[in-house]
Amino acid sequence: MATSNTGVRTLLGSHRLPNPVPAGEYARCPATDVLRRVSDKWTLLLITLLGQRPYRFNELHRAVDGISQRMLTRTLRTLKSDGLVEREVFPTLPPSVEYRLTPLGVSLLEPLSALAGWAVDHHAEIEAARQRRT
Amino acid sequence: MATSNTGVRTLLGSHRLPNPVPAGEYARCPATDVLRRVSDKWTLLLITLLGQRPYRFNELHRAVDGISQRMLTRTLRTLKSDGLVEREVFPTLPPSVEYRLTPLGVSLLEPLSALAGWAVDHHAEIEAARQRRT
DNA sequence: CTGTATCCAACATGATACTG
DNA sequence: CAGTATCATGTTGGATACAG
Repeated sequence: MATSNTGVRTLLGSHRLPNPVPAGEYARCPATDVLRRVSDKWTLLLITLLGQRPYRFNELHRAVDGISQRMLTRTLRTLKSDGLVEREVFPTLPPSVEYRLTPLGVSLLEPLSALAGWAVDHHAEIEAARQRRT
Repeated sequence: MATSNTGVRTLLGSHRLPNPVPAGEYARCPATDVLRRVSDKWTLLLITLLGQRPYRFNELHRAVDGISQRMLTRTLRTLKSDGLVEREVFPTLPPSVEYRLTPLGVSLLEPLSALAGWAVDHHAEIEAARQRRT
């Protein structure tokens, strides 16, 4: 019971899938939900940066070459509303805002790094497969 | 040297990020590449199913409620060209085609399951954070 | 400094019809 | 059975200008 069955709703979380996988359930599958959230263009990089230390808005803007102001704001807002990042405003003049990982965000770092590690270890094989066209 | 520095190109694979993160490098970051590939709408589910046993095309179509023929084909083709899935044609009449995970695909299963497990364990917290609006 | 508002192009996905 | 072709739609992300 270390890993108890949390029910069919978890789908990809368990190793026992119903067959067929119900469309309505899959749409709310936690694993898919989290994976899709975390894999938009800038999220992984921002989480990784914030995993090192807190950053201010423009500091992130400078650190992440190529990100638009719009996407930086949008991505941070999403991370905050998901509870992975917290935002603290210092009422200085001009204002400064600091972003940091929440404990939930920190806990995500480990499985995310594991996947990143797999990617690094096996990217050459994937590249090779892609070369083999078709 | 168990985990040697594979260079700045790996970016998210190491825990030492350059600052600023170069735009051109990030675009080819293995971790981001893999994450984005694996997180499209059906890939995670298909990999999980194929992690249990080989499937035939229409068998997958029946197993995955809601997927269109077009997306099933497209997703399997992408998985194949990335070397995660292999496709075997049996020249019967009518033809039958079997899909199975390659060893590379199998090796992906572990870190992917770990992330899925995190999602299951923490999805309630994410949901709660979302309820708190803003 | 830390954003918001608008507009737009590219891409992902779905619906439907057709094929060897 | 195992696809391909075409068209329609929604979503993502970027450029630019403006604001407290």
